[in-house]
Amino acid sequence: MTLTTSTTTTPTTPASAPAKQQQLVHTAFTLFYRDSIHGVGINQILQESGIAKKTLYHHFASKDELVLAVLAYRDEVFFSWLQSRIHHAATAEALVQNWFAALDDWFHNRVAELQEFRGCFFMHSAAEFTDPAHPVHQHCAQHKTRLVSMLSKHLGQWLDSRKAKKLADDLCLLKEGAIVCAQVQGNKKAARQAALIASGLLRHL
Amino acid sequence: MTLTTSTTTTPTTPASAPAKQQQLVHTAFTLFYRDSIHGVGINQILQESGIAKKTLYHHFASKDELVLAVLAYRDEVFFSWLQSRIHHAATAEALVQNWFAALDDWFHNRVAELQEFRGCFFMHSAAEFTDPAHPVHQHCAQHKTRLVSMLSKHLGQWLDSRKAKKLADDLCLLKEGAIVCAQVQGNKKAARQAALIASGLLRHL
DNA sequence: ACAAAAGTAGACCAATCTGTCTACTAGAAA
DNA sequence: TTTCTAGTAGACAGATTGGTCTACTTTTGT
Repeated sequence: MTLTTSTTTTPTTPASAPAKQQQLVHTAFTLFYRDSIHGVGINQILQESGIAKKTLYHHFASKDELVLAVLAYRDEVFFSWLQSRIHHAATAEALVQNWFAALDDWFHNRVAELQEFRGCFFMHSAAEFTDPAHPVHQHCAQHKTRLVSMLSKHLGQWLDSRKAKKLADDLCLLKEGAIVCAQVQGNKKAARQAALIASGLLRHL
Repeated sequence: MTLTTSTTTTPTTPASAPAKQQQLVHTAFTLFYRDSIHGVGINQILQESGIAKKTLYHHFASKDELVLAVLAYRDEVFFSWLQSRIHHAATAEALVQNWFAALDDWFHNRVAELQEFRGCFFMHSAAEFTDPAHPVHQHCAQHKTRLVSMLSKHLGQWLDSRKAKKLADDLCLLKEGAIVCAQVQGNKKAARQAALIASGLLRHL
């Protein structure tokens, strides 16, 4: 861990300690999301955030470690947001509606904490690190797996687990498709298009 | 490498004036597809292809122009392949089956001309150049638009144009979703999963 | 009061980046 | 023959890369 409490009885370092660290991660995410990981240099992140190079290397051993921290940060933000958008649904139908309504909001930049829509950061990162064994790629795969199981668990309230898992897989496939269409072609209606396909799925459970 | 030039003395076959140019594009694509555009340097392409730097800059004014040529090359290869897989379908149902069977073959590396499956090159490139006005991004969007209209035209044989367009859009969304699932999570069954969703679409035209 | 942690600025390093340039060779066309 | 095109090898330039390092300041807990 980074926050090593000095010696024995010293209390944890104050809340301001990880402030710069967080700022670094936030700035790095913004730049990576816009110009890709390979396309952004350390110096650019430093300049944008106004933080000294020594400070960066004090918190992160290398650019790779910063990248991993950025992935963890985005994972947390995105997952929490999406979960909050579906967790109070009362039926499977409502959950599906909420799922795509959330995507629609994202595509139309109505979700401040996700920043301007530019597609899925994990998809992009996995494309930059194609080796499935690479930590970055694995983190991306894990993010998507985590979403499926979260969704599957929710759907399990109303469906048997086999059907819940299958529907969750399908909803995620539709989500990925909608994201790509929205990003590459600028087709902002993709979320509603995917929702229509999904409603067909629900009618034949 | 596949096309090993016989390096006896000096090949330079007469009619193969653009031979080196093609080789450059082919090598660049392989590297870009594996390590992303920003992640691959000119020198790496030169070394891998065994071609001199002067020759590259004789054919292409800059790396950007090489990138554009690579996109055009992949566009042609991918489009022709996909078209050849669906153009002889006798019904809309058969076309849809062929569409996803083709994707399934791709995911399982049964299509030599597409190289080892690593997701959609256009998706990845659009992620590296997020500005929609950038030539690279536009080329990527155009590729996808071209696929939709090709598909839509084929479906027009059996459906009225409104329905054909809508189904083509849906099939492309499902295709993108399947590609992402197959690439990021290594879920090679995604093509068949998407095919099942699509068959539901056909039942309710 | 004092020591440690966290921060700053920025020089510096080796490697790599895109792109230019000189000097030369081979083949084709006039 | 002469000229043009396509090609070779590789030195070179200027900027940028990720990363290290020294010297100094600020903040903070004991």
